[in-house]
Amino acid sequence: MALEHAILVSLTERAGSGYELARRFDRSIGYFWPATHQQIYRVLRRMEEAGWVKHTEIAQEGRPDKKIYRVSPAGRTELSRWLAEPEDPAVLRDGLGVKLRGASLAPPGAVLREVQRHRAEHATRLELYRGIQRRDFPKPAKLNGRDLHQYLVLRGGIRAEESFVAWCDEVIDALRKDKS
Amino acid sequence: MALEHAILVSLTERAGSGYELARRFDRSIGYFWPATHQQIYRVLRRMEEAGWVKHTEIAQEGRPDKKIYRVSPAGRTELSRWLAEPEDPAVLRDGLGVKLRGASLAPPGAVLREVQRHRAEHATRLELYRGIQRRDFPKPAKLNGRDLHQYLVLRGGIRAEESFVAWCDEVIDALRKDKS
DNA sequence: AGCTGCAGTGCAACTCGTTGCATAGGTAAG
DNA sequence: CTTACCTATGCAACGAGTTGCACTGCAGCT
Repeated sequence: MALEHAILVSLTERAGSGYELARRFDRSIGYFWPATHQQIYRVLRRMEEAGWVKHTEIAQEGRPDKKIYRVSPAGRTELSRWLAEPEDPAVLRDGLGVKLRGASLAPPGAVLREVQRHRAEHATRLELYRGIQRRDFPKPAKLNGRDLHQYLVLRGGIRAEESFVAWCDEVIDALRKDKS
Repeated sequence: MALEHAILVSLTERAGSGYELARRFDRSIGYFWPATHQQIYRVLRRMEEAGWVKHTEIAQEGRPDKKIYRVSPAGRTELSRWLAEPEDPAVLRDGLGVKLRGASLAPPGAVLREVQRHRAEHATRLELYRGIQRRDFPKPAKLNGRDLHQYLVLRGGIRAEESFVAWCDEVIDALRKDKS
């Protein structure tokens, strides 16, 4: 599994609390590896038992104390080990494919409407990613190191959403023409 | 969740045993919704309790008896209900993105090699899908109804793999040029 | 004065999915 | 002759992920 490792990557970039990590997962990393605060808290505790991270408690005025987690040397070793280790490619798992396959068993037009809905949501997400690209990476040719890697991950998200939207369009077009 | 519904779709197309379903999931449907025999057996039992499927036991010579499952009227109702119900779009969850983001923390070249490996695997899968397309759907313009739907699902798989391969190429190219 | 939202951590219960193993006889290859 | 794989179903244990809830206190809106 990789939530541990996603957390290690994020904490190596910058130390932070479970809550902050959850925010980061809502924004950047979570676009490619979603996680809730529940999961993150639980995994952080497990990681601390394994010695991969250490926390320091920070008292705050007017709001709850927080625990800032930092990656330990053992955590860095583990991350490096995992990064070099081969992993099975992700499999695609999309309920929309299942619905499409069963479309003739549904009320007329129901699956078409669902595909249109998905198209809209993916188009919105695509616009979000493109906005990030324009704002954060206006000159991609000049990037290197860590910035380049972040840019390339974003490119993956953009490509995936583009391809999804194009597929939805193909499906919508074909379903509309189908008179059977 | 959708494994129940994926099974309903598959069993509506043709009745079959848990084992046969597992084979089908290894082949067609499972390209878009993977499942192991364990999961399938467990879910089939749950579905039978819910009254969505019924089985008849078939004795066989020289091999174990099998249970052929058929979709009941209640199952058809449930399937139709689910098909018309809106569902959240699938989120992308790919460990390779996490590795790429952490590439500068890995041994030099490790992540590049991993991307190349993934590229090869996705290219293989893409060729598999294209082979199915050539064999089973040589004249896509003439398709309608259930065949059309199956074709469109396959198109989704092809598009996803194409886009993945193209992304890997972009990443490989950029990582090679990066001297930092 | 009351509601919503944010920051911060956490428990409990649940579903979903994976892995390893067991049983049993058949067939095919070395 | 033995190893390995195919058909066929299943248990047990675990890990991953989701959902609902609880507590605290501040800030801002209505």
